[in-house]
Amino acid sequence: MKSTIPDTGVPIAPPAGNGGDRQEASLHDEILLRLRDYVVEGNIPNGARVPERQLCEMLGISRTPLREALKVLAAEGLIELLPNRGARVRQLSQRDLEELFDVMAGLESLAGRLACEAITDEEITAIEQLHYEMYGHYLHRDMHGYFQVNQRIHESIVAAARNETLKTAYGNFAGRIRRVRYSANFARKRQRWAEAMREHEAILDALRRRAGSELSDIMFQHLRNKRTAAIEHLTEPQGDATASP
Amino acid sequence: MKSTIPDTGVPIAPPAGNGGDRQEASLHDEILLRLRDYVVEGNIPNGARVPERQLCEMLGISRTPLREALKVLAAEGLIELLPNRGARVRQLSQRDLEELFDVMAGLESLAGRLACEAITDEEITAIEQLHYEMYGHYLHRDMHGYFQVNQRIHESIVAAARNETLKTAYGNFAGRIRRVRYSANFARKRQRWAEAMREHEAILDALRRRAGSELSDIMFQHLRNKRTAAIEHLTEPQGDATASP
DNA sequence: TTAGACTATTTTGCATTCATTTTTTGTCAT
DNA sequence: ATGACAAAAAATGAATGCAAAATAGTCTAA
Repeated sequence: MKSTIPDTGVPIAPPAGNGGDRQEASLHDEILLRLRDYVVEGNIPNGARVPERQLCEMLGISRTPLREALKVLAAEGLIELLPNRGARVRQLSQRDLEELFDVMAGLESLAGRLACEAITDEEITAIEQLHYEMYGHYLHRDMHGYFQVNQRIHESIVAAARNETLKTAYGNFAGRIRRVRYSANFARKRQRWAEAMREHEAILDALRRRAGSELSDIMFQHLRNKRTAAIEHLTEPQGDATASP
Repeated sequence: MKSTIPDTGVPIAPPAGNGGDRQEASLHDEILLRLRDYVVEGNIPNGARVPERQLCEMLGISRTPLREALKVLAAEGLIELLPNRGARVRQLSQRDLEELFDVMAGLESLAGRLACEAITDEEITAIEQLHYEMYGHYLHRDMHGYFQVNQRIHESIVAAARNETLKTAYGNFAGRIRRVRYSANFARKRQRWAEAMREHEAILDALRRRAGSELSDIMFQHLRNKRTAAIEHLTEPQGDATASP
């Protein structure tokens, strides 16, 4: 349909040294960040209404900038805006989660591939450090510490990909998933946990060899397995207390 | 009541690429769609200011809903909002383009992998049809037709991935790139063109065999090569009629 | 003539206001 | 007591108003 785009004749060559203007610190962005964190951190129950008035008071602003922020959050997929019925925290169906995990898998897969092109020995060493640290948590059954370091490892790989666009998108999708507490009974699934450790070793190995294509595969599978474990947890969530509002 | 929007001549796009699954028809969403298309179609020169007032008149609305839409477009990366200095169509540096292409490569790579898990024989047949159609365009040196069909092939693969989240993200990034005219002298690079055809054959082959991991690799490489060709074009734009049609 | 400074106009950011729509509340009849 | 209906209250979507900032424009001085 829109393939017939009238050519405007605007020259394509970029004005070379466009050393991007870095302005920031607008009040509106401040609101956006705070609100996004507020939602991602899970301060609002799943599917609950997000009353504008209340948030306005909480943030000490009028409705206009708040509503702008809400539109953005809706575009990001964190909340949904029902016409005339206000904003609700987006309720993720199981299918939504599966899709999100798969997209994350794709992004991490890409990150691994790109990382192999540009990662330095020092960065690999740093990741190895994290890996051993994580192994320690694993041995001590310290799930919280484990997940924390695990996340840092994945973020390090994304960072090594040298792609800000990817990094941003990754952060966005990660935020969407973060609302969901799925790590809870990971501790009980010792088998999956051990498997994850082995996968991480394979990741490190491929990273050391800069085997991009291979790492890409491994990362995808790793995330796929994570997805399976997470969904399993959700479908049989018998008794444990991480569903913290 | 300002509910009647004067038609400005800007075509209201159908629920385009947006992974539409929700009920909407809010006036604001309408504005968002129109404005997004307006920008993606390249109606505003690169880096040019986008005066609110003017757009308001063009769309026949007040500034409030327009500004909301602008915030969203900024979040999508199509425009940038300079504090107190209004909105500009985002100027993509060469690095930005490289990053975007790589992210697209990652998404298509993922799409290929997922497609292999779920694609039906009928869908493959349809893609084969498109492939032959595209081959015809190739033989006739019909670049426009070629690109059109090429895009439909890629979209078909994304659709076959059965992942609305991926589809939406894909559409988003595709929109960002679409502003850039890079296809122009592709016709002259006969070598690259032929190469692209071969890659597409490899894609089809892997798809038929449902070789997900393999297809993932091929798709990434295919997009990587596309990126190289595109960037090459941008860096050496020595006089050719990119603005001809 | 040009550079600089000062003023006027425009533009932006946010608050406030207004008209609907939705939701709640209150009353009444069955 | 329960359900239905109506009115009140609240919330939402959009327009307008206003102060601050930026841009354009003009005038002066070197």
